Amino acid sequence: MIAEIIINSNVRDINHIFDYNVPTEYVGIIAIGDRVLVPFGRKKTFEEGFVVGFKEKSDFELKDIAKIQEGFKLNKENIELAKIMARRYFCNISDCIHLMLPPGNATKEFSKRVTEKSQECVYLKKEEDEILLDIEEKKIKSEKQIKTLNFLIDNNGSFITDIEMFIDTSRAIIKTLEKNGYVEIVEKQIERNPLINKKVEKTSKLKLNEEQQLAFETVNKSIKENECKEFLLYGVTGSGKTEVYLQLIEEVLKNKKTSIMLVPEISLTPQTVDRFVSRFGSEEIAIIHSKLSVGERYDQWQKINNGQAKIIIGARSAIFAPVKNLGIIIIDEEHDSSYKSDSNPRFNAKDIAKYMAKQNNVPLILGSATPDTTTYFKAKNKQIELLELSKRANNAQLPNIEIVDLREELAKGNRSIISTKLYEEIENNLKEKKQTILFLNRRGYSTFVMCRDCGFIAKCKNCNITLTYHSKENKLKCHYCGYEQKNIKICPECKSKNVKYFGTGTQKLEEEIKKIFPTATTIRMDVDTTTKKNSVEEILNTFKNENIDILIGTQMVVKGHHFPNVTLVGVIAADSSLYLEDYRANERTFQLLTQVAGRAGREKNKGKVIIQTYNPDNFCIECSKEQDYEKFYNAEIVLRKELKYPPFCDIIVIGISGANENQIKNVSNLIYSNIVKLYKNNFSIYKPLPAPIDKIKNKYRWRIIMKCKLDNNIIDTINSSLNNINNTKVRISIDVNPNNMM
DNA sequence: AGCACGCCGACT
DNA sequence: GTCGGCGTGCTC
Repeated sequence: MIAEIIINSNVRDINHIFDYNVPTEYVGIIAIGDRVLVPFGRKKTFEEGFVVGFKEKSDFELKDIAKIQEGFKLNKENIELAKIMARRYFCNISDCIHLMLPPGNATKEFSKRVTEKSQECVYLKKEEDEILLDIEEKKIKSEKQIKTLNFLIDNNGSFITDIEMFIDTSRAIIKTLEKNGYVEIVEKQIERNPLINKKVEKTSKLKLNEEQQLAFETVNKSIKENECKEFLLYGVTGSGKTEVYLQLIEEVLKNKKTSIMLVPEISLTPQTVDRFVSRFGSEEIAIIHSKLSVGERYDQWQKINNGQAKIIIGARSAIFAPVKNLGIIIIDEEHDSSYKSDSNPRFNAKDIAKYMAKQNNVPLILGSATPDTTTYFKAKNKQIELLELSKRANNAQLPNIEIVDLREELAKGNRSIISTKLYEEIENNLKEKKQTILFLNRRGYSTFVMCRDCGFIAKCKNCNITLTYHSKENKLKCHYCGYEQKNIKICPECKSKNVKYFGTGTQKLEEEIKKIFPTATTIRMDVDTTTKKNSVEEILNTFKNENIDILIGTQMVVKGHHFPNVTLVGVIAADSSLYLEDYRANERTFQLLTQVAGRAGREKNKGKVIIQTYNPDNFCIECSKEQDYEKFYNAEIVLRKELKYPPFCDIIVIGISGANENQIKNVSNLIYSNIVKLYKNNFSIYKPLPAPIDKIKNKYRWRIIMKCKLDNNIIDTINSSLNNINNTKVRISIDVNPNNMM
């Protein structure tokens, strides 16, 4: 018996199936999805792999499988999906498999190696640090190792075969350390329930309005009939989409089935979770998102795997949770870009959800107030059933939206970033003790630093990017690679002292606001203030509970939270997302502005929104003023058709990067000519060119852009165009309809 | 990624 | 002679 094995490695050359002999003792036991250890090449240690198939004959001289690993096992369906994903997203099968494994096992920094010599030795390996835990002697060698161990304990994960074994091992080590007087370690209380602090009142069903009821019944019919059907729940802000989800989930629960609800990473806030916990209790809910520690994530994963959790709320990777008896998949805010991964595997959770819905014969609901243009196009063409919620629940009113033309402000001589109109409104709000949110999609202090005399612009050493000035640390930072340097006062080129800051980030905005309104209290929320766990929650709570006057922030402030006392939202520069070299720029701007507007006056107080822009005539800004999605869509879809953008075409970006620009250029040209040679059908491909940001972290970046429908033919063409590329110093990444075109 | 092989220059 | 530097190529 011969097993087909995928070696657990992210090297392109070995990303294919290897045949191994199954030793007689494993015949009849071994199954697809098993994790195995196999001898590989000349390596002294075993390599980990996954069984993906069986066969009777092989052209190679085969080695034996060394061991079948205990613990969690994947199934045939997992392997099948991983294979499909690897082909479709141009990545390794093993990377796809990792998405489905228990947390901790999937982290690459850590790996477990059982050496041939001694099964007693376990290596906990973290980059260069290696702790050799000799189970016999229970000895730890150095301070550095103790530090590493503490790190491991902090993360409560990443280990051996399962978490129990890790905890047992850690405890044993801790005891030994204490006994030998190495260090004093206070054993940490392992309390890892992210829902532990939820003390929420039980709520019951709300009465649905006519539209909600219709939507509910339509989907419920599919639930009852085990029908795979895709729905778009298109409902304006505040129309009660969540209540429809809740009641559908309740129906699924009645059938003893499990629901998956995906939400954008950033809106997976306590407020969202509360709503579900208060309806269903925390017992049956599992949550998955990136801010959980490995240990917490493991527990949530376990809760799903053992069938206790019947409702899974999570960010995009939650679609791979080990759900046993799937009943429905809901994707809330389906237009959100976080459903698409922009690192390998570059999957789109919406595609995966669709696949899973089909496999399990369950309905898939996509919900949004501003649907993705592609989704709405499909709904219009009856590929997706459209369910519409046009009425705002509890009669909340649309906010008043006003556009301020910044060109006129300049002409009037106002050089400040706050227009007269916005100034008046903020002042008024302060008087009335109402709260304000100011939105600016750019962090840091200023966007670039330039010498007024010679035109020198401070750039990152490693990337072709201007450095951003951060006033708090008085440093210039690169937002791409994290490079930092001291602020410059004197131009390094011409020694002039006339070095000035240009552009405005959230830090500068906060400073300006404090200058203009000295008595106002402010709080800032952006990547720089929210690195710590729970910090988003803390900032939002402070803003709400301490009645801070003004919240200043980036993207983060616009998603899903509501504050009853916020009546004014100011958009400092609506244009910032408009001129990105991106086919989705219009869509993004419209969605962002609509969402921002949704933050103002969700309750009885009628809200006001001030949008500052240099392009008041731009159609997406106009449409957002009128809050008219339909109008926006109708204009946008015409553009998309003309310019051959999704949904009419797919944009395939083949990125080639590496330290040697000549090599990059050669490889790019080779791939390009391969594709042109291989592919016969009509399609557009552009010659290799440097990317808009042509250097990041000292790696040069080139790319080939193709516009065509991503069908089997083109997938095969691209995959085989890489066959004769064996320069290991050149990295190739392929992204279809990427979030970021830079 | 490892790891060995092999070709060439430098050194006892 | 033979040690070692690194470019090349394979791993069932």
